[in-house]
Amino acid sequence: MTVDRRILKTREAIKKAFFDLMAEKDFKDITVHLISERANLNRGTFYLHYLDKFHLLDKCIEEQLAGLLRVCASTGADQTHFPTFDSILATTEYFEEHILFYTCMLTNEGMPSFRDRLHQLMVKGIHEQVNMSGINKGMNKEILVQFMASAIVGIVEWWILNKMPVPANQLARELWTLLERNQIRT
Amino acid sequence: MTVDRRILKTREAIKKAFFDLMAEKDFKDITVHLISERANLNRGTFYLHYLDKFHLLDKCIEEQLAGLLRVCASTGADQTHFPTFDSILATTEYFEEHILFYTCMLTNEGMPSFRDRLHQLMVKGIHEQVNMSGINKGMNKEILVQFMASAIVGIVEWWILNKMPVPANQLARELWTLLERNQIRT
DNA sequence: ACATTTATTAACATCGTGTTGATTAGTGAA
DNA sequence: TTCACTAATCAACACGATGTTAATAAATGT
Repeated sequence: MTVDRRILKTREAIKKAFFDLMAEKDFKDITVHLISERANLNRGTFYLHYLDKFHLLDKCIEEQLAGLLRVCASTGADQTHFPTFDSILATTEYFEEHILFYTCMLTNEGMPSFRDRLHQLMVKGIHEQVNMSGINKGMNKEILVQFMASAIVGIVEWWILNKMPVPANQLARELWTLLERNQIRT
Repeated sequence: MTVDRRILKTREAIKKAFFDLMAEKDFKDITVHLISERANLNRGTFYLHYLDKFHLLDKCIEEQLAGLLRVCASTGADQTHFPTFDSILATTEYFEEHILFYTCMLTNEGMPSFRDRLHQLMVKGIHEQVNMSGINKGMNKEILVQFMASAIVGIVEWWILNKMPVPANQLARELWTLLERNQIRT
């Protein structure tokens, strides 16, 4: 029992059309009618695969973030020593490769939740790694974690939306310094 | 020549209804019809005052942020020494007073641009105050500014959305420490 | 080859939008 | 108080997006 190729074909066409449109206009102005037209299929067909455009968006984000997580984890083979400089560098380079998607998601006004989902991933990661002794002794852990998570996501967002004004390895180096200063590394 | 009281009355009713609805449901699900109904006025009347619901939202945000800026600036009478601990404390307390509005704006999914506008204000402020000598020597100023601005906005957002789990003065103290660590204060 | 699944087509009711024209009511100023 | 002006109301309109349906055609896996 294999997958019906018509399904894959249709879903690919829908996602492709959706991304094209996202690069052109705000999410709020994209209609199911537009997507179907661009994908060369009947509007009814869209509803056979997705509940509405929000559902479609959600699925697209899910797929992409799964890829990001894979890269983040891959280079840090040793889970106890994370992040490594290499894992940070690999991640910045990953963003470089997928700049189109991330620009699209971050540029688009009224984009529900994409930034939040990046942030959530970051909070989870930092919570496991932050060192609360030394310089951070006596601080509220939650505040520190939130502080750092927002800072890092903000940097990445800035870097992407400004078309990567510094090379990936410089960004990685400066991030490395800021993590050290706040004792987020192991 | 004074202002027609009918205009004020109508606009207040519209804004009031809008805020009520924002506390109940996502912005995307709020219609002009709903707002008018809740405000007890004709839908046509809405269009006499605002272009659409986005325009209304924009005006509401504008008014509120003007108030925030006034507080931020008020306590730091001396412009060369800013931020002061007092100005930070005053700001956290301001958020406490207006928790309803900020919760509403930050909770609401698909809220266009509110967070970004807070962030922009912060970037501007930090850019003028950050100290690039000492610990920050050799770093890219833009990266540092973005890092800190996102961190601070993130903390505030976390604090508000989590119903202020620590008192305003503790938040102010911890923020003060983090600013010192990264030499954002004067 | 055949049963099953998917896609197409056209139509439908429903809802939100933004605008219009005629009418009513409230307002500020003389 | 009167009066000109302006705002609000009401009903109606065309338009476009939504989500669903039923009949039909096409593609697929076995």
